[in-house]
Amino acid sequence: MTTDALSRVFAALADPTRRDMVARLSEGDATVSQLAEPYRMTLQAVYKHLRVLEDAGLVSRPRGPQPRPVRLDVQAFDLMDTWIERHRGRVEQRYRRLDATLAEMNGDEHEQDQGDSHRSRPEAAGHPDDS
Amino acid sequence: MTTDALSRVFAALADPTRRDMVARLSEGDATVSQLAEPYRMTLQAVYKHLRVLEDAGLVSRPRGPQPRPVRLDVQAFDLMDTWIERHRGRVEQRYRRLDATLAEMNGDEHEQDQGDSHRSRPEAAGHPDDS
DNA sequence: GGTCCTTTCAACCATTGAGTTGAAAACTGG
DNA sequence: CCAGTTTTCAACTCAATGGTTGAAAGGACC
Repeated sequence: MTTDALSRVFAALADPTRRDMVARLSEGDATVSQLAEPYRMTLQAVYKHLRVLEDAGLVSRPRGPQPRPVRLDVQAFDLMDTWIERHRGRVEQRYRRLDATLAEMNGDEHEQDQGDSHRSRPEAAGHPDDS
Repeated sequence: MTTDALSRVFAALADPTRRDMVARLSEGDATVSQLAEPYRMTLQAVYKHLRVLEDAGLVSRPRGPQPRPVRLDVQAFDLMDTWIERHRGRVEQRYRRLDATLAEMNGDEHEQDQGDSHRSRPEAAGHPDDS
């Protein structure tokens, strides 16, 4: 279909089997039969899953000698990451503004933020500001 | 049905309409009719989408006076983030090791052999379980 | 109470997705 | 060339999903 890249990546990872494959591939390349071995499904089904991951750009299989290796393609993760961080960043920014407003309305001056409610996650870095 | 939380989150974001809703909610809370306004679909369809986002934990709608607001729930993002970062991290670690190995071999005149890829994988025979 | 808006429930349709079986290509290695 | 594995193509089943229509509850407010 005319599904965009981001949708394909998210959809690909929405399946536990596919996520497990990615998890195992993150430990090292593998052949398809090695990959398929733990699962109780047909080899063709595994190939189908692989096709989905490949179409999502999460995995590539370099042409070459017959047992073609399956390799995790890490840059597809960046697509998700930038999307996620962009919106998470916006929300947290709103939270911070809200907290500031509340603190201000509180009348008291420099009150330490006692709420763990809107804690931002560990590392935030700068926000790549894009549309 | 018995779909795990991570699958629900990824699946929820695999739909462009739902992603757009999240994007808009990251700018601020909204009522359902406000949310629905840009789309050419039924109000009921929007409620369905909202239900999916809610089941995924991406959105919550505090009980209260009738036009219940829709609020983005940021902690569901952490689920994805930790998953993504874990595996991305592993891959990049492998890359670094490979680079180190190549650099080391570069000093010698030995033939290059890049076949260290797949170590034995102690299987967990059976059902796909997330690591 | 009655009226209007918001929210949900139910049935239905069309399309996709995961998985299967079966068979055909392709590429090895004797 | 032959045997065996790897890869892919095709058709089918079955469940899930996005969307619809229609109707029923749930507040809110005069």
